[in-house]
Amino acid sequence: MAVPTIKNSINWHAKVLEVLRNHSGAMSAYDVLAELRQFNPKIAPPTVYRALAALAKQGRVHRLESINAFVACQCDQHPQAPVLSVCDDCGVVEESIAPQVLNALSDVARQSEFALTHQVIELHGRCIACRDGVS
Amino acid sequence: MAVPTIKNSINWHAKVLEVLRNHSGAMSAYDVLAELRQFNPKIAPPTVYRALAALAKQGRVHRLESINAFVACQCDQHPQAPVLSVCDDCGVVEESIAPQVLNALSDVARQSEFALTHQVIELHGRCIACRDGVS
DNA sequence: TACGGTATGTTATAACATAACATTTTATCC
DNA sequence: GGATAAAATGTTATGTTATAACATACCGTA
Repeated sequence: MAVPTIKNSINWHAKVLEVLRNHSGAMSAYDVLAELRQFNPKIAPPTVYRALAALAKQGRVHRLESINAFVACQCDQHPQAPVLSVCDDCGVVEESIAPQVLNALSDVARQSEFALTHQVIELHGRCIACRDGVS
Repeated sequence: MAVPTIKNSINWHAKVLEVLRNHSGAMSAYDVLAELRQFNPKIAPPTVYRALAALAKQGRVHRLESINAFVACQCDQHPQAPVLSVCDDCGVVEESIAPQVLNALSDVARQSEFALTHQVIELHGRCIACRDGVS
């Protein structure tokens, strides 16, 4: 036919990333799901988890293991694992690149002859805004 | 009365710690629950979670945030947060005291004026035994 | 023994995540 | 184009982790 076929399926990966980017803090997978249901009420958890897994693999979102949540990557690309600082008051997450931390962790792994594949580094506390009482 | 009253309730905190200590690797709360049901089939999740929370508060068990599991502390007491290395093959967990890692993380927090209260540092990979093919 | 604080038991459900299979889309080869 | 294989997505159902809410039992003390 002359007219090209239209792709019906929605690009959920892009939508998920957009939703995460529109939030300053971390969101649970079900928070994301609730937002996506504004576009398609029938969307189900596996779609969201698949999109999150793919985005995490690409380094475009980070998973916060300690709070079962996700956040959009704030940098462009990470050559290395980020340190994620979570404000337990407002939920804001800040990423830091910290080669010294990673070097020190590599040393720890080397000393116990542990073959390191992945590292989880999460800090909890209060961000400067919350600490200063800016509600 | 002359004879002291006997306490009927079971000391689940001690039992939970015993169960965890009898395992080389990490256990989920429901793994622990299954073992405790050998002593009392009617025990329910909140009992286990309460015991785990109390033990974690005392520093006698550690929670592995990245795999939703728990492990008995292998040291006596931790003055500082441990680095927990999890073998993704066999599940063994090793604790390390690493002041350099903690110092580096403190620096990261200081630079972003983040008031640090707690840190999660977990390494994933393969332990030496699994790496050497010792099944 | 009456009271209050703490721990434990119990029921129910919330919150997080994935297995298994059906369907659709896309790419590739002839 | 038509056959077909691979990949992505949709769908149903369920598995796994965790806690809210309230009831009951234990323990010290006045």
